[in-house]
Amino acid sequence: MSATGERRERDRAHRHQLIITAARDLAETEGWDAVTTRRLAERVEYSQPVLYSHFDGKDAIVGAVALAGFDDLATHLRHARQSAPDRPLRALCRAYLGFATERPALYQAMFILPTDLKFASTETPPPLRAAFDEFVSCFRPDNERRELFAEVLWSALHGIAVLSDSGRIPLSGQEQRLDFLVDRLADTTPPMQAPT
Amino acid sequence: MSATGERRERDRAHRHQLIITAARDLAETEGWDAVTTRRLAERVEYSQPVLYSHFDGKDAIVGAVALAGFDDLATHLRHARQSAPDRPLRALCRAYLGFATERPALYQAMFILPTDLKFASTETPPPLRAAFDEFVSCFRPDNERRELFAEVLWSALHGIAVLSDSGRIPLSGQEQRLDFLVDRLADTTPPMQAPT
DNA sequence: ACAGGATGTCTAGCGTTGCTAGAATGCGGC
DNA sequence: GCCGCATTCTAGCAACGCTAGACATCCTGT
Repeated sequence: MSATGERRERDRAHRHQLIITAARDLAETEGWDAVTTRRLAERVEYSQPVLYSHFDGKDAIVGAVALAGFDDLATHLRHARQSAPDRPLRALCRAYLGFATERPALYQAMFILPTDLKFASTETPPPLRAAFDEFVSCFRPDNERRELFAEVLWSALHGIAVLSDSGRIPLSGQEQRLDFLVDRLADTTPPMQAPT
Repeated sequence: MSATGERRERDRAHRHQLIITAARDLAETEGWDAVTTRRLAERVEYSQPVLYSHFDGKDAIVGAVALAGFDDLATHLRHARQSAPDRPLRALCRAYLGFATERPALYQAMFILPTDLKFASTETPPPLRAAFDEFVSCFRPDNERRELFAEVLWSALHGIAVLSDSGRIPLSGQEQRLDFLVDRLADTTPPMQAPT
């Protein structure tokens, strides 16, 4: 491959990223409804068909934004967990809800809008796996069901995030809900399986 | 009011309901993307503008479907709870997840698609309140925080429902997740507040 | 019974959407 | 310098939610 060919490839990759960040910025300032192919093309200062030479369609662009979001989320959760070694679970939960409320558009792309991303399979992109592993890391390695714990914890947090974001539960009791959830889902205490 | 006027009013109410059920059926068989004003008008055998004489717009139609869905959900949950008096919480959770997986389109209208429904306020429609009260009823009346419990339980179930529906967590472990959740969130045991 | 008015319904069309075919442009290699 | 290929743009399609104005229908008052 020639040198100029490499440069063109770099430019192309750069523009690829430009489209993704432009879509994210536009969504975060004006909502995903405002992210049309025309407005997005105008933002990156190219015509519409250029978008389709980089992505299969609008959904694929949203998916790319979501994928990048999982990288953000994973590092966000990791930092929170590591900065509070004594109570990693609580710190992670708080960070998760913070991420969802502070970046609602990005969160929507990741969890609500239709996307082609493959979850929980062999072809799951690494950023998704990394984010999920942050949840798993909140439980003790000797807990054989920590993946299950992580799934339920994640689900509960997602439910709280999305229901409060859409106004279906009030924002006022958020802190108490978080406290309650952490209390109930932590595995810090030994099994103590009550026979009931 | 004249007799014929009453008849016209009845016809109108009948058609109102016809639009709602047509929208729901179309969504349940082909998904909400297929519910366009044109196709819906064709289904009810009227022209498009008729829809707008009954509803403010497409979102309002979705909202009407959602509102009717809350009636369905409330009775569904109540029956499940009453048919298993010994373990109402578990029965309700199972029924909730069953509702979400068996009627995904209706569930989407209720919880995911944009809607004008007012939740958790003084003007909350009775069906919504009734459905939520089913959650509250799973906890003991002397539990001062049963509303909080209900909110978190609902959120967790919603999270599980939506994440598994969109393939973000596998369907395989659903039963175990449900068991785990019920175990952790039940208030059957007395306070036993551990000081930690 | 019949004209006039109000009510209800439809046809036709506007602006916008995601997406694409074919023309026009510009670059690299000989 | 010129040809050939890749890239980019202009222009347009079908479908979307929604609405204005024409048309038809029914009720009412004389």
